[in-house]
Amino acid sequence: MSGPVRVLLADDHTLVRRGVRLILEAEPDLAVVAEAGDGAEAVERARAGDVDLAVLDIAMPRMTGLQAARELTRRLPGLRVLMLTMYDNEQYFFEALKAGACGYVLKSVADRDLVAACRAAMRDEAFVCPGAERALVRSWLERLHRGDGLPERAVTEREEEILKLVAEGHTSREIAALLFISAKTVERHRANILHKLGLRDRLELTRYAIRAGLVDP
Amino acid sequence: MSGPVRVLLADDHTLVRRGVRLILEAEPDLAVVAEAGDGAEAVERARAGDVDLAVLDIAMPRMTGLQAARELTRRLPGLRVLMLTMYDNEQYFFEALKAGACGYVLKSVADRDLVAACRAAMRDEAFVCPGAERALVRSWLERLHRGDGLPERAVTEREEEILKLVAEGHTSREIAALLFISAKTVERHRANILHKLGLRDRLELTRYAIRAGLVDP
DNA sequence: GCGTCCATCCGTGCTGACACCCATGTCGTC
DNA sequence: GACGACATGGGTGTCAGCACGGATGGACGC
Repeated sequence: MSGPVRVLLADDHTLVRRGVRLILEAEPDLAVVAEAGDGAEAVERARAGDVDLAVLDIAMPRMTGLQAARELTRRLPGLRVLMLTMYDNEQYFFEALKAGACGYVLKSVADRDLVAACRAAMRDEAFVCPGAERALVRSWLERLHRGDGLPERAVTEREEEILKLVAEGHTSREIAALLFISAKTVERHRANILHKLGLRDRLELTRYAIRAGLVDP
Repeated sequence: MSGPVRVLLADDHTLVRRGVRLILEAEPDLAVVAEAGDGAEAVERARAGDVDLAVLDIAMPRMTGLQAARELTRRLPGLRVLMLTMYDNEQYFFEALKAGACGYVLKSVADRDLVAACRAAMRDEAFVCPGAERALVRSWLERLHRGDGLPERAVTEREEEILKLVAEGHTSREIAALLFISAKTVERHRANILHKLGLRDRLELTRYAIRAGLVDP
């Protein structure tokens, strides 16, 4: 490719954007051509301008980085996506990969690792943080070996609808009233969701939904 | 004072430290002379070296920025402390003031606001973020007018301990076993927390804890 | 047409969450 | 010493969450 890699930077914290920008701009082969303060803005910018690589924070208002990643990889197949996050967390890691990200970088890493991740992404290589993240890769590979693939949790549309409402804190009765169905049906759906996703109760369901970017914290 | 202000920078995210350092170093009157990756390290560094101003993140391993602030302002009265955080949160704001911080800066602010906060701190002026933080100040002033003082919505240490465990999805019985106390006491604490924070149930508690950064999603 | 998936609904029973009442002992403060 | 804040414990009662069993009807594929 001719010229430097054009990077879109999305993080709701100005100071973090500023720092990352300064780090990336120090490299001659990387150029930050756009910034965004939330997920929705990131999608806009990426669709509007010419961008090769999107570096997305996970926790952002309006639309999370995971939602944005799903949106971007679906609409702009040529675009590479790198997740940059503070969460050293297995669930997020998997969600990020499923959302189409080709790298997962912790905010606690050194500058050169971030730069390395950007370059790896452009070479279409997966990049995962050194150190603590090793555990993630191991568990990931184990799953592949076991043939689990990515355990495709197929919740139906209706179930996802109820999932969101449950995760937002509504009781069965409230949801029933909202959807004009019986509270019993809501409970039945909820039970199916819990079973499909391997979750214990609505509290775990909530955390799952927040991680998956289905609802805001 | 002769020479630039000597700044100690504490944040567990290398990339954030890097960014803030670059921003501060661009100012001739500010010099970052030390960095720390957690609260305990921050206290060590501040006590060892000559530091005029400590810029502390709130969410850090080993010792939080709030604990570090309390420690530092007690042991080193000449030292100014500035909290730098992602939490636009009334609770933390009050906690920071009580801990002796003379400023509260969000990571979402612009560079110049951070610099302004550092300078204000050195002039012994209180600094609070523009924008969203106005609401905090208003609410604070209202409380002062009502004569509430700093009316402690604050949860106690023990309560915060239980808060985290509840938000992580543990039942009363599990928490009781973990802490070697009765399940009844856990329920009592949980009820007090819900009442103090104005929350409905453990699900809202979880979302609160996630927003406040007390637990990961 | 038959099977499968999905959405809808019901009953029963257990357990935990939550609200309300209560008391005890230990602090530190005034 | 009295008082308040805190942590500890108990009792009782209501309600929602969740597991388990069942049933119906509609859509879609083969």
